[in-house]
Amino acid sequence: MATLEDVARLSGVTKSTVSNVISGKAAVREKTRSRVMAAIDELDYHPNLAARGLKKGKTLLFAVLVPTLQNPFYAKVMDVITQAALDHSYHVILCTTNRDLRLAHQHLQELSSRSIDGLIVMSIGTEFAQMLNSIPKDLPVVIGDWQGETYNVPHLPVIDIDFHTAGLIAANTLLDLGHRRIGVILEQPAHLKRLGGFLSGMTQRHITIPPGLIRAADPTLHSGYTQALELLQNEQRPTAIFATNDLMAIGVLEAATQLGINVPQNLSIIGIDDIEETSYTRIPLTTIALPKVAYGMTLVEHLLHTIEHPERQDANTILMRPRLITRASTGPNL
Amino acid sequence: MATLEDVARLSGVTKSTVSNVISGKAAVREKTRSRVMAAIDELDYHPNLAARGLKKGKTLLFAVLVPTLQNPFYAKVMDVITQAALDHSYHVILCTTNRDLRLAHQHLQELSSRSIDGLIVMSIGTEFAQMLNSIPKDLPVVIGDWQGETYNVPHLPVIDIDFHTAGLIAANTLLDLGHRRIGVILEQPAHLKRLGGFLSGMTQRHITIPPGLIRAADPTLHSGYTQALELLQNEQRPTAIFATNDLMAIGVLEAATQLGINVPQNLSIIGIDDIEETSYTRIPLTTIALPKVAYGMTLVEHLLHTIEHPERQDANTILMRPRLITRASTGPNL
DNA sequence: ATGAAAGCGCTAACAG
DNA sequence: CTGTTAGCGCTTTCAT
Repeated sequence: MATLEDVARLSGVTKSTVSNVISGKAAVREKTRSRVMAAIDELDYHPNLAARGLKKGKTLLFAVLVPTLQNPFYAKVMDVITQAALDHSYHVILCTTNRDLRLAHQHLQELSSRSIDGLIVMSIGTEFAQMLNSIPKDLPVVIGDWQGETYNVPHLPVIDIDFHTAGLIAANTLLDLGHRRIGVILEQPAHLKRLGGFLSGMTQRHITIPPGLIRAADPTLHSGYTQALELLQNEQRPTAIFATNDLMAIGVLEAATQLGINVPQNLSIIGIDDIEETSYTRIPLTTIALPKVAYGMTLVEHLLHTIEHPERQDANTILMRPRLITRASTGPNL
Repeated sequence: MATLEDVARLSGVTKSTVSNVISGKAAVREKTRSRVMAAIDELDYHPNLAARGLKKGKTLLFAVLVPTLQNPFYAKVMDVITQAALDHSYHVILCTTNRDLRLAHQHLQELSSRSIDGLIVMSIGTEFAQMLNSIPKDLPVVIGDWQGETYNVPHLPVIDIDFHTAGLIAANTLLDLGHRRIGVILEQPAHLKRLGGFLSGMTQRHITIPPGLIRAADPTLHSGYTQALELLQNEQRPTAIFATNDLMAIGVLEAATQLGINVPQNLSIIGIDDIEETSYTRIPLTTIALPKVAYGMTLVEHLLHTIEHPERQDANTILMRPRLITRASTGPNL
């Protein structure tokens, strides 16, 4: 690899001048400028960011801690984050924790030797709070979708998705369609905020959901299917089912198909997330879309902002609002 | 952040001695050693890898170019790669290309300023071959699942998954069960190798598949569903369907359910990939598992090996073998 | 066994 | 406008 020195020698100036040409900070005579540019071209010179980083204390590199990419939500968000980073000439170091505190620590440990400009930590809760203390206080950090009950635990900015509102929207959508007997398929404990929003929507309209209609499930298609079968074979079966994520909602649709129940005539189904598959099922699913793109972009923008203005590191919470997408799986309660 | 200098001062020695303690390369008297260690502890010193990298020319950092994380295959492989990297004290820079040549170029461009130790490029074909030329020849590179027809294009090591064999296994499995009239749902052009293997299996047993039974699809559940509906409403419908990935196979299952066709009694279904969902469908799907974990690990190990022994950079191809997983969706042709 | 000094590639005053 | 100088944090001869 060619260095600044090489370019300087070839164009008959010093490193400083070449540096000036590149940064554009100081004025350079047009003639020398073009000579330098020619040399840069000829040598195919690329500045060494590690060296620059050493000098300036900025590496144009940040890290992202994420539980797993196997959840389509995180996969999509990571795609967005790397893209947004590239747009700002940043690169991202990917660290998957598998929700394992030890792995997370190990990553943080190794990262502490790495001069990164910032860190995004996605989807952790109170049990990780202690870990956050081991992060140097001068490293810009933003938390993505904090899983704790309250937001006052870390004194760090949090970009969250308003899962409570997502649940509320689900409730209102079904209530507005005239449904009163509504089943819920819930991932425990990850989706308790969604359930909270849903139940508060119900309470506002003075509807109570019998406990038997709320069923715990794993966040898989199959688990949604199994739980839905049980709900639907109940003597007093619900006229609508709210699944706290789309994968389970697809399972519900399968169960309905299996039992010969028409959707949406005899059963409305609503999910949360808006994963790609929901538009591709036989009956496209109504769902509450999580703003994955906006979320990823905001994470990056917020982080870069903090990196550039470390003086006013705010520790507020930004709630990204989800949005109803009406498709074919919901209809009026006949 | 504390520096070597700080540690040296606190322990009353020079930087060189501290460096020796850390690297363990030169002998250090036990007494000074422990004094240095104490200082390291007290100051919570972490070596600055950027500085070390500048000096030694090794950053313990490599980059991975991958089309998208939204395909569960890549998501899984990336999880494996980051994990394997961490085990060797490496970190990985994630670059998603979205199969866009321009984006790929942009990433490579930015990466050329980054002193990375190596590069993994996943899932590219001949159209990207030119791009590979713009990679500095002294940068260790390994290609993951090369999409080109032949392997002689890049003079770089290739770790590939033996998709041809995967297709062959599908063919043999169905033939052994007595199926003769077999439909194929194929992603074009990504899965042509799989089709090739399948057809060669058929040819070996002197079975010909009428062109009408091979249907092009997108790699989505819905597309599999649609194409399967058409195949199954044919007057002479197939007794088995081979879908070139699991998502489409799930769609086939849905179509069968919809038409009241029993699986596997009246229709066998086989897919490729072994994504998580295939074990969770109503009828768990028989599939040909791609060795994602072994694949990811091999990529990393091969890369690190090349980094450590740049002198004998081999340019061979390693084919990772897929493996049949028999579940409930296949049965004898009655 | 430890220290002194040079240098990896770059930027940032400061001089001229 | 351009050159000189110093130094970011580390490793590595080479002396001592």
